[in-house]
Amino acid sequence: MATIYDVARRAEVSPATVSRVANGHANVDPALAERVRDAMRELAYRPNAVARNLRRSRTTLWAVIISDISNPFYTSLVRGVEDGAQRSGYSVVLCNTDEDPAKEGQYVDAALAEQMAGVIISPAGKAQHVNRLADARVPVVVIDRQQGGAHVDTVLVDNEQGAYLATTHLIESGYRRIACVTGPAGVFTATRRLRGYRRALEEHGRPCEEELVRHGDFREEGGYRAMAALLGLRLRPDALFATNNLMTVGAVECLVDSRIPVPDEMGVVGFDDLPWAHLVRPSLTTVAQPTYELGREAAALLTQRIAEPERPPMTLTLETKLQIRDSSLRPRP
Amino acid sequence: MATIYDVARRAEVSPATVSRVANGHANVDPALAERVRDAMRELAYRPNAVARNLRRSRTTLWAVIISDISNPFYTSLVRGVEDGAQRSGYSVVLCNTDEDPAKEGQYVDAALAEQMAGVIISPAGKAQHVNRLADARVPVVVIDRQQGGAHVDTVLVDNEQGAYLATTHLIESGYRRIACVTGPAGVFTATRRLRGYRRALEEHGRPCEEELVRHGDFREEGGYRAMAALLGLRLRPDALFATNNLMTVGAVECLVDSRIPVPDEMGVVGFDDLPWAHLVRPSLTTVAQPTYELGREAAALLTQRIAEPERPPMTLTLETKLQIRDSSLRPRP
DNA sequence: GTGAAAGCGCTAACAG
DNA sequence: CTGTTAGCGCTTTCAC
Repeated sequence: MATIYDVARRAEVSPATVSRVANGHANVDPALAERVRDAMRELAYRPNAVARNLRRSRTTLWAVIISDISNPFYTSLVRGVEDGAQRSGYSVVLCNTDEDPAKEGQYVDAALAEQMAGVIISPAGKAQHVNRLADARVPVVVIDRQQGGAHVDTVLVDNEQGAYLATTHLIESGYRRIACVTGPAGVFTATRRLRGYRRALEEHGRPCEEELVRHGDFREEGGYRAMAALLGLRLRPDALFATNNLMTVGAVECLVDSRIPVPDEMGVVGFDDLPWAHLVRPSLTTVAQPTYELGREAAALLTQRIAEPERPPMTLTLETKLQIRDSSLRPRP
Repeated sequence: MATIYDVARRAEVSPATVSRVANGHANVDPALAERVRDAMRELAYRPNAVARNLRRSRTTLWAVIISDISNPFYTSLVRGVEDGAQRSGYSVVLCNTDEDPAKEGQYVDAALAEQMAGVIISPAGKAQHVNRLADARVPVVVIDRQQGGAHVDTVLVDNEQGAYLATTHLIESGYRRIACVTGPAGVFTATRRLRGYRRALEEHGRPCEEELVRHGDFREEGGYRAMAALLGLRLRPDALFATNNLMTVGAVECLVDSRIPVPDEMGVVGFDDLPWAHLVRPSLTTVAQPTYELGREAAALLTQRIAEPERPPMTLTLETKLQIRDSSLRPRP
């Protein structure tokens, strides 16, 4: 690879001038600039970004730390981040943690070592990892899950409100015993969505029955198992609110296997849309999250934070939207 | 951030010794090593990877250049790449080209500038971009689409064979007029899958009717439009082979909108599985590709190529698997 | 407007 | 086994 010195020699100028031309800085005599550009072309010169990064002590990479890119929620979110990053001249390094705090820690270390320009993280572990970044003054945006004890920019959806709408919709459709499968205890989104479910029941004068509340793992299997357990109850539920997309899929699979007709004998609403929720028969009612926008907003926030490190942190809460389809429409007798 | 000199001073050794301890190179007196480790801990020292990369003139980043991470085919593939990368100590930079050769070119430039350790690319453009990488001696693995004129490691699936199996299955299910919606003319996978379709028809004594062959854009909309056009024919087809996942979705949507029962009046087989193909009613018959393995194999190949740059390039072809579900099961009269 | 020169933080010869 | 030293390739003062 040709270096800046090779170009300088060929154009008969100093490396400093080449640098100025390459970066469009300062004024350079047009004739010289032309010579430099010729030399660059002839040598197929590409500035070495690693050297530049070292010298400037900053990079153009963001780390995006999420649990699993295979989950369509994150797929779309990451796409939003990447588009936003590209607009601001950054690239995105993808980090899947599989909800493993140790892996998360490694990626945080890597982000620190690589002098990443910023980090967007949906935290799996405690606030300590986010704090490590913040302490090192690395710009951070927390996404999807709020982190107590960390004072950083955050982008969320209104989980409680979404769950409230979903549950209310089931009540108003005439379902009587509405179950909820939420995520692991202690996970922010699981807690908030459960809270929305409870609030909806209470406000409609239906005390929440604890045997109808289950904790799953936010994966297909957890949804399947929870649904199976609910079907084993003496007093079966007649509707389910599942608090994420994969558990909704698992629950529906269980219902198909058990030959329980949806929505007639079991109404179903999921949190978070599925890419082909409308193709599934019956099509699935879901609380749609603005996943792409979540990513875009996080990217915008990170760009701002980088430009203005001292700005006080803010939290952005985006609205969800209840997407009513067939799985929650109880036929009136 | 503490530098290696800060640690050296605190541990009263030379920076070289700190470097040796940090990298586990050479033998260092245990007592010294202990002092160094203490100092590193006390100063919360993290080696600056940018400086290291410059000095070693190599990095631990791979660029993964694909058209769109939102397409579940790439989602899973990227996940495979990332897992493979992590095992070998690399991280993955995600690059979405949206099939735009210009964007692809920019990402290739970036990969060059950032001195990426390697590139995995599903090429949208001509071979020139791949050749730029190869010329700069950057290890490259081409994935999913073979590139004529580029002499590089390649990981493919047997597209023709998959299409052949899909079409044969439709023929054997009793469908008579089998249409094909393939991708853009000139795209490798589109061409190969079309060829498999044609071969299956010919081998079963059914000359391929050209009006039943359509070119789409590999997106939902293209599938919808192609299906709509096929439905407008005087002699309608009674089955469809769609050559990618999104076009299959689009075609099914069109069939739903047109109230054409599947599989009774229209058999459907798609190429490339959908995450919830089994939940769609009727469940979709598809040619499943080993997407995750594709990514894993590409990662393995890239790791080998990095270790052994002079090894002659090889092409790996993975098998597809026909996943027979309900959408292609014609009820016998 | 241009060039000389000093590093960014680290590693790897090379001496000792 | 340890320290000294010379860069990796670039940018950015600081003189001129």
